[in-house]
Amino acid sequence: MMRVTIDTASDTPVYAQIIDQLRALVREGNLSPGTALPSVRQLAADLEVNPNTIARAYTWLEQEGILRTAARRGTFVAEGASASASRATDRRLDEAIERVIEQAGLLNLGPRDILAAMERRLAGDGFDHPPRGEET
Amino acid sequence: MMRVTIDTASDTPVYAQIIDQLRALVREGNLSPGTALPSVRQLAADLEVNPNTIARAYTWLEQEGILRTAARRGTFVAEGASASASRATDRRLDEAIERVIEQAGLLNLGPRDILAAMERRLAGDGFDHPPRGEET
Amino acid sequence: MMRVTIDTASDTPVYAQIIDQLRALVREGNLSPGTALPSVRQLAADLEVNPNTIARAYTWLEQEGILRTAARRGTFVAEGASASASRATDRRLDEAIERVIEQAGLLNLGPRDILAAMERRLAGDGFDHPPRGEET
Amino acid sequence: MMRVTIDTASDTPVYAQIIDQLRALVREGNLSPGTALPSVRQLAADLEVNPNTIARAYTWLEQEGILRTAARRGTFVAEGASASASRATDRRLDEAIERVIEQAGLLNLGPRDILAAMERRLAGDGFDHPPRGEET
DNA sequence: GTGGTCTAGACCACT
DNA sequence: GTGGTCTAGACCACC
Repeated sequence: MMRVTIDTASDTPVYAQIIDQLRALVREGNLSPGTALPSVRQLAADLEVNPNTIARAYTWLEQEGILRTAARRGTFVAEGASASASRATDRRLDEAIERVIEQAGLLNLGPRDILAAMERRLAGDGFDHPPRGEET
Repeated sequence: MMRVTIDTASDTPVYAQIIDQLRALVREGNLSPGTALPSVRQLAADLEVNPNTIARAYTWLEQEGILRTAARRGTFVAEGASASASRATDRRLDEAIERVIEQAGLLNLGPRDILAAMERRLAGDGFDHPPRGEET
Repeated sequence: MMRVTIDTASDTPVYAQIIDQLRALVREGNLSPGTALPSVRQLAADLEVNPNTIARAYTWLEQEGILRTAARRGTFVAEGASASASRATDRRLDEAIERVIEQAGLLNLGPRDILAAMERRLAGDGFDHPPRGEET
Repeated sequence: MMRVTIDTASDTPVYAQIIDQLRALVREGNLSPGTALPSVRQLAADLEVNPNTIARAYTWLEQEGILRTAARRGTFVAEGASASASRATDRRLDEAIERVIEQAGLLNLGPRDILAAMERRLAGDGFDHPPRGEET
């Protein structure tokens, strides 16, 4: 069991959600080097997504040095995965922040405006993952 | 003169870049109510984009109550545009922030991590993105 | 002097505004049969519109039997103009009403809804011609 | 099933006809929150118009808060759509009424004239424009 | 298959 | 010349 959840309503592509969550699991030590991941088909079935989507995520994490694929034997968490995961996580966060800043730039707002709005927002509900998913 | 620039490399759509910049100009009072905007075709020529793209931006801003278009006479900044622009700007920033927060959630980071990364980034270069249009 | 005013902000085309107002003047007896109208150029200068626009209005009213043009002598109010004007006015109003009703149809509203909204509106300010024209 | 019909003869633009009819369906609860709308291409094919025209309508309704579009998953009726739809409908009707009143002003008629003509018209055929979709 | 974006170009009514 | 509308068709990322 791996505790990956998909939010189909989100704008973040499904494959990216999977990548980010697997990476977080590795980074936090919930998945240690050597551990076997579910097969592409298995995980696809569990998450009810297209196998291509899982394959895409695995390939990506392999490129990041977090997973390693042993031909015909399966996919495993790589040695040193945790460090790679931390690095990648930082990169990812930075990118996201870069996007807010670009946005603020377009809106012609300064850094103070951003931080202020950010703090206002975070004070609001204390923790991340706002409830989501109202599809019928 | 209006100082709108397009960054074709950005993955913010062209029409959105135009909307955001015009909205900022109005919000800051650089474009006051009653002022005529360049014609659809004129601005299209200046920015080297298709007239449809400009028309899309103008229509959007009209729906936001920021522009008003007098059929066949041209497009003008609406009365009360500044207030409408501020409201819309806030909405836009909030959306962008929502996106970072969602991102952080996927990475399994808490609000403190976000703010820290944000402050680090903003401290980094003092003030990034100086107010547009003032090449010192 | 003829008391015709143009509202360039209105959606109603300028030529139609002129037609409607001249027709009203005739209908109410402020312009009686035989009276000469200003020349196309004269009226165009007074109203600060393109002569084509005036010519278009005169031609239209001629078709309605309200004006008559005597080659090289000018344009005059026709005999029986008043009756023609009344008929045309009725037609015009009906068209306008037809448009609200079509609109309400699209919005899927019934006649009661229309009358109610109409009465609400008319109760509001008692008389027609709301102030208009905020162009800078 | 959605019962949207286009009247190419009408001078209400096609995209506006679609907007108005979808809005009416939502307002009356025939389309409830969460319901998926036909895809842009599907509806375009059904109505025999260009996909761009449908996209324009969907985008507009999204900005009105009536639809919500989940990128690449489809377009849905938004939460609280009904209230948004009512508000927008009111705005639309008011605009239409404003147009009759302006018209009457040009014809130099008073509010009583308008209401009288209106009532005459509405009495004329009992109820014109029966609620769409019920061919008895 | 989905929606999103953009281009190119047409036609219209009006000024 | 103006804005408005519409078509046709392209390319993209994602599922």
